[in-house]
Amino acid sequence: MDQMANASSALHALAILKLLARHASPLPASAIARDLGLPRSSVYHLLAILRAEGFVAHLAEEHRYGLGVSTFELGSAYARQTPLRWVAGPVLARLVDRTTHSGHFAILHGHDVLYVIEERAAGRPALVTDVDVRLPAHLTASGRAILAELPAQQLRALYPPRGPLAQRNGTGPRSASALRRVLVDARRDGYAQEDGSVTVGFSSIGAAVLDHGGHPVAAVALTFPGDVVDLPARDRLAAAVRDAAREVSRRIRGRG
Amino acid sequence: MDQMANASSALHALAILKLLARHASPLPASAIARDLGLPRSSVYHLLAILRAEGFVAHLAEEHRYGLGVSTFELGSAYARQTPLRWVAGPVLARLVDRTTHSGHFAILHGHDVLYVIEERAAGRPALVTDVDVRLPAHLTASGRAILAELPAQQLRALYPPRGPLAQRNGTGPRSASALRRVLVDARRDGYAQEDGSVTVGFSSIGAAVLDHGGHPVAAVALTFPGDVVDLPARDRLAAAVRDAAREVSRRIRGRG
DNA sequence: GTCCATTGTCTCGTATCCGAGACACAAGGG
DNA sequence: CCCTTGTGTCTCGGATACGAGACAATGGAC
Repeated sequence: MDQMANASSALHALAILKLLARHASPLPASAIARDLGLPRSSVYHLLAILRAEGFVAHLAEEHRYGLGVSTFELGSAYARQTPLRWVAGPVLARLVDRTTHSGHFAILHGHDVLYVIEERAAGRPALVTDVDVRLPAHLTASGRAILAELPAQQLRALYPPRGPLAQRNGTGPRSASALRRVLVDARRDGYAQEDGSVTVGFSSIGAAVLDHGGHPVAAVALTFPGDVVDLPARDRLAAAVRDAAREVSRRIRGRG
Repeated sequence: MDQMANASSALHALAILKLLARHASPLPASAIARDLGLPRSSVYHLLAILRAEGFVAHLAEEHRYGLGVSTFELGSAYARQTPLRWVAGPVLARLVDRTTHSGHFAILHGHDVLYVIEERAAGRPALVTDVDVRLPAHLTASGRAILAELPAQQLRALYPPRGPLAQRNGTGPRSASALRRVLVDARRDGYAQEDGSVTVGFSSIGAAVLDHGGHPVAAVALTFPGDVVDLPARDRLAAAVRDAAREVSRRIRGRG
C-alpha cells in the first residue's frame, strides 16, 4: 500500500498502548522494552510522550506504567461516535432490505446496550430502539447475544447472584440464574431472542459481533411482529442475522 | 526533561486520535491536516498506520476517518485496569485513615458505577461495594456525584423521561424527574448522598473526580452507619470527601 | 555495608524518515 | 461538458530522530 517509511515512533507508541491494554495491571518499562523488542531509551522516550499526552500514567512508587485517562476519553469518544456503525451500516441496510424487517446495531455499555444504528424497513413502524437509546442488556436480543459471548468471569461481575434485574412489561428473566439459562441457549444457537421484553407484540433476534480477540463488542438484530412470523420464518431470520453479524466481525478485523 | 527529539510521528499520531475524539463525527483527512497544521502526505501516512493498527476506521463512502475499535479496547482496558486507582489509591487511603470510615472509588459505566478501589477502615464491616462490583449509578452516592456533573444532554440520553429506574431495598428515585431533583441538590452541594439505597442501615457521601476538560470520570465516597453519624459529623465527612476528590482531580491533570 | 540488577536520564552520529510537491482520479458545481 | 476542488498515492533528498551505550541513582538480596 504505502511506500513511505513506517513512522517507527508512531508504530511503537501504538504498540506500547496495545501491550498495556493486554495486561491486567501496569508494567515496568523494562518489560515493555523486552516484550516489544525495543531499545530502552526509545521506550523511555515514548513513555514520556505518552505521559505528556495523558495516554499513559506513571506509577512512581511501583515503577510501573499503566494506561492513562486519555485512553478512557478515546474509548468514550468511540462509544459516542461509534465508528462501528460505519462498518455495520451497509451490512445492516442490506439485511433489512432482504428480510423486510427493521434492524438495529448496538454495543454493550455496562448493564445496558446502547443503540447506535437503527435501520427501519419500508412500511414498518418506528421502534423504541432508536439511536442513543439505552436499554438493559438482559432484556434485549442484542444484549443477550453479547452477554452470551462474554467470559464467565466478566458475566459474573456484571450479574452477581443476588443483583437486581430490571423488569419491563412484566417480562424478562427475574434473576441472574434465569438469565444464565437464557444465555446458555443463546450461546448454543449462535443468536438470542426476546419476545415482548422491549416492545409488547414485537420480537427480536440478535447475534454478537466479535472483535479481533474473539470478544463481543456489538450485536446486529432484527425486530418483527412476534405473532406474524412463524417458526420456519424465524429460523431464516436467525440465519440471516447470524450471517450479518459474521460479516461485520470480518470487516472490523480487516481494514476499515 | 528529556533531551531527545520529540518522536514527531508519535506525537502527531496521538494528536490525530485526540482530534477525532473531540469531534462528534468523523472527519475528512484534509480537515485533520488543517486543524493540526500537518502536511497532507504525513497525515495520510499516519492515518494508514492508525488504520492498520485498528485505531482509526476509514469510511470510504463518506471520505472520512473516525476512531477505530482499538480505541474502544484501550478504553475498556483502562476501565478494567483503572490506572486512576493508582492515582486515587493513596488519596483514598488517607481519607479512610483520617475519617475512620470505609471508602471507595468508582467510575461510571453506562447506567452503572463500577467499583475499582475499596478501602476498608479498621474495625469496619466489609461493604457490598467490593472491587469489580457494579451498581446502578442513580442509587449510589458515587454515581449520583458523577451524574450531577454530566452535561444535561448526556444525562438525558442516559435517563430519558420514561426510562425504567431500578429499585433496591425499596429506596431511591422512582423516576427520571425524581433523579434530576436529587442531582440538582448534589450539584449545589458539591457532593451526593444516599441513605440505605445500597445497604440497609448504611449511608454514603460521594464527590466527583473531574478530568482535564471538566468532565466527571470517577468519584470518591465514604460509607458509614447512617444512624450513628449526626449532621455536623456528616458535614465534616462531606468536606473531607470533596477535598479528596479535588486532590485526585489535580493529580490526574498533572503528570502521573 | 557491599554487590548486583534495575530504573531513569542523557549524548551524539548514522540511518531513517518526514514532508514538499507532483500526479491521477473522483466529486461537485456551473 | 468543463472546470475547480478535494482525495489519495507516490518519490526522494535534506533534516531530523532513533537507538547504542554511558552514567548516576535506587532498591533488593546477602
